[in-house]
Amino acid sequence: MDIQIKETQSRDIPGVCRSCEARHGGICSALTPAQLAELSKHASRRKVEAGNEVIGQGESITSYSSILNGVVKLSKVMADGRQQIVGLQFAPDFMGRPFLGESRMSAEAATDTEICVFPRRAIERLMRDAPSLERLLHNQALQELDDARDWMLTLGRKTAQEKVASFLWLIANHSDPEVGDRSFFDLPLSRSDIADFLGLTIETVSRQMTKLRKDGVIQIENNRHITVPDLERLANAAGIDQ
Amino acid sequence: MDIQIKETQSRDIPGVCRSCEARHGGICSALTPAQLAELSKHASRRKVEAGNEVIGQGESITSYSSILNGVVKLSKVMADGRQQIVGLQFAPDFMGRPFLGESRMSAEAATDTEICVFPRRAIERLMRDAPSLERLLHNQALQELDDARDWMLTLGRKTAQEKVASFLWLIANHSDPEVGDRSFFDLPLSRSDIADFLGLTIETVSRQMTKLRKDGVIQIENNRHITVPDLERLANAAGIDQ
DNA sequence: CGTGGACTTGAAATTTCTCAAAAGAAGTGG
DNA sequence: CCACTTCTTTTGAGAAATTTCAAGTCCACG
Repeated sequence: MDIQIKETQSRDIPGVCRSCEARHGGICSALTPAQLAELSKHASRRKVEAGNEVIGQGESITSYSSILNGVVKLSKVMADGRQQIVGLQFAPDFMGRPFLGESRMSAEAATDTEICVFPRRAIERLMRDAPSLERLLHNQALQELDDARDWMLTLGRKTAQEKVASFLWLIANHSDPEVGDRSFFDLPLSRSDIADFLGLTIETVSRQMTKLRKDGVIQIENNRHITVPDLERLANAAGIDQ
Repeated sequence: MDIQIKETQSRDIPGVCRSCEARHGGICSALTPAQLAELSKHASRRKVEAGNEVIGQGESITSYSSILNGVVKLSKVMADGRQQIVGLQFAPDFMGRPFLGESRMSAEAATDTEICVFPRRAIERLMRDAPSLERLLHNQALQELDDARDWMLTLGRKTAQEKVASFLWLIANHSDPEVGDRSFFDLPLSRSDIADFLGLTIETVSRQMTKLRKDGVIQIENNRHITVPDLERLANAAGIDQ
């Protein structure tokens, strides 16, 4: 019986989706097999190399997408070139701004990334027909709003030291491998991106990383690989409660 | 015939709502007369004086509300007391965080404010039954997310001068009276609140206000009343494109 | 007319940035 | 496998912006 159910599901799930990393948790998890089948007809998988743009600030929105793996940075640029990263997106996040014709920021792959691209129309039709999809997107928007506001506190009120620790804390919490209080991960961003995320210069980021290393809060190998021996010490350094 | 329609509507619209400032544009605009009638049974109007809290950081959410008039500030506090205002809400915004048990920030009346309070259950039931309500709240969440991300650029990358000008620009754009390029309004926030919104100290805010005044970008009367003779000059000072 | 609160102004201290140079990685072609 | 180049990161020192601390002013209110 178990087997029979699996076979039935298997027949219902489109081939391309069957092995998809984002099928559970992403927007596809909010669809019925029939809806998923219909959507998958218009979907296409795309690789985006680190540094390549998915969509530019001010460009018109013709498609939405799901992140299958990798990290995408969302950023805003001022006329004179000053830049601020306003969010990071991880799998299985949905990317795109519903109900608006053009993008208010650019989305660029921070690491090599794979995304599943959907035509704008297909998503908008589904959003009308599947309340569970709208619910999921609404929830994601609220979660991103919470994250954005947390980051506003970081940008407005924390010291450079706390900012860098907050960034490491954020990445640590999006990286699975974690044993007890210990955690290790690769940074998805360069020093320059980290600076743009924290509202600092790369020199200040570098100095604060060095300081955290000398204080024993983190270990650094190869610039990008970080080990955190004690997550609570990192939280303290980040000015995070408890 | 025109009259007849009006009478019909009039009969359908609950008495308390008939004269409500927020009935158009707020969440009530997304409801059918029957839904509105049902909701109004559980709704209550409440005055909140400037400085009073509507909900505190970490408190459990037992109700949602609509702003009828006035300005509410949303803020986060760190353990050591550092504070950051993460958003301002104006009529007819909806206040509250759907799908979450407790508030991640405090909401406090910046000016004398009136709100219409709804029990949590009533809103959550309606959100299931009225897709147009969920759509409206989803839209507001996305708009707030856009605003939050715009503000992240302000917090992370602008100078003190640009920050203060950006704040004045924000308030100017939420105040109607505006003739040609000229605009005037009362600030809904004290210098101390402005500082907490901009990630500055009150002294820096004060100095930058003085500088904008001496440069002729704004006029100040009675500390709180601002006149902007030329909105474009203000936009320039705020580092806003065009 | 004095008091309290909000705001402004001044001067010194501190943090962060800027500019400059050095040190490490990573890739290239001989 | 070794120079060679390039790009990223680190480090240092002085400059600039913002904060801190300390008065001082303004205004509403009793």
